[in-house]
Amino acid sequence: MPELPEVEITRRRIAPLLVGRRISGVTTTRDSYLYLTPPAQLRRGLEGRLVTDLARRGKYLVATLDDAQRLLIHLGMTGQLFAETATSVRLLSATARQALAPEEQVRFAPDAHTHLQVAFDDGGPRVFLRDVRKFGKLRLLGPDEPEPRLDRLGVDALAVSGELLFAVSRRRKLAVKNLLLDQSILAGVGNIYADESLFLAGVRPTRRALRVTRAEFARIAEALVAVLRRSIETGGSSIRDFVAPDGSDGHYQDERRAYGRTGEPCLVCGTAIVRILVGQRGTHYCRRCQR
DNA sequence: GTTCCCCTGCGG
DNA sequence: CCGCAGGGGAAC
Repeated sequence: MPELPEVEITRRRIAPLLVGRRISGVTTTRDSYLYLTPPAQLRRGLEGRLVTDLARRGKYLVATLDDAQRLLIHLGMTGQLFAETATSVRLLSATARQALAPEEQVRFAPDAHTHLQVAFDDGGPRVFLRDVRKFGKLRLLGPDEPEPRLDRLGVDALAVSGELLFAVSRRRKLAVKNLLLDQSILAGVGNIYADESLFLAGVRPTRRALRVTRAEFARIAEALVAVLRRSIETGGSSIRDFVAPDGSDGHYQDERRAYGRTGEPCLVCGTAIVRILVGQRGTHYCRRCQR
């Protein structure tokens, strides 16, 4: 679910509820591959620690603790990190949702998908991590313990340049969209913002990377940064699951030009947006505007 | 390079 | 019932 803008919004809004607070208790669910660190070890390592920093690397969040451990968090497709005080129907199961009157607010109760509950010694609001599909990841790193997932990451997508993309794309036969999705090249781009930036740049997602010109990569890089910045400004994309830690929705979905607009008219030329598969991912583009 | 898998829920 | 979903990693 979350790409760079959603992870950045999550970071900004959950940081005040983590940084400077001391963890008094941690509850986990049963072991699964969500836990790169076994839950019991995670609880032992976190309890009693003060959180000193929360940073973003690509789509990862990294919380630093006062004993120099780091907690690595990846939200996968359906991960939600939020405060106990948040109110949003996106935090409820469909059945719980249906039981609600239209404008009713209900307090979230940790459910089977709430894999992490963190309480603090100040007695204030707890922080929850919910992840229905469990594609997310949690790992507690010892001081200076290496983490290949982080070491592999390329340049943050907000800092991309056309020259960089042009340089790494020579001799690469893959579709240009898949180049943008490669986290070892660009950290933070996912399916929505890949489609959106290629639309704005007028480049077809299936074009082989080595056939994309320097000028086109300049446009792609410019579009990508603009789209990511604008999405952060508007609170990210709340299409299915994404909800900010305070319970609010993002609004970038209202500004989408390609992603998920299959059959709808291109906002530039009116041609119906088509959906194809590129590397197993749904891909949306305008066959007239994007060549 | 593709292909398949991890897992759960929703909407057609 | 089937296909689909803001991700990523391992196996052909």
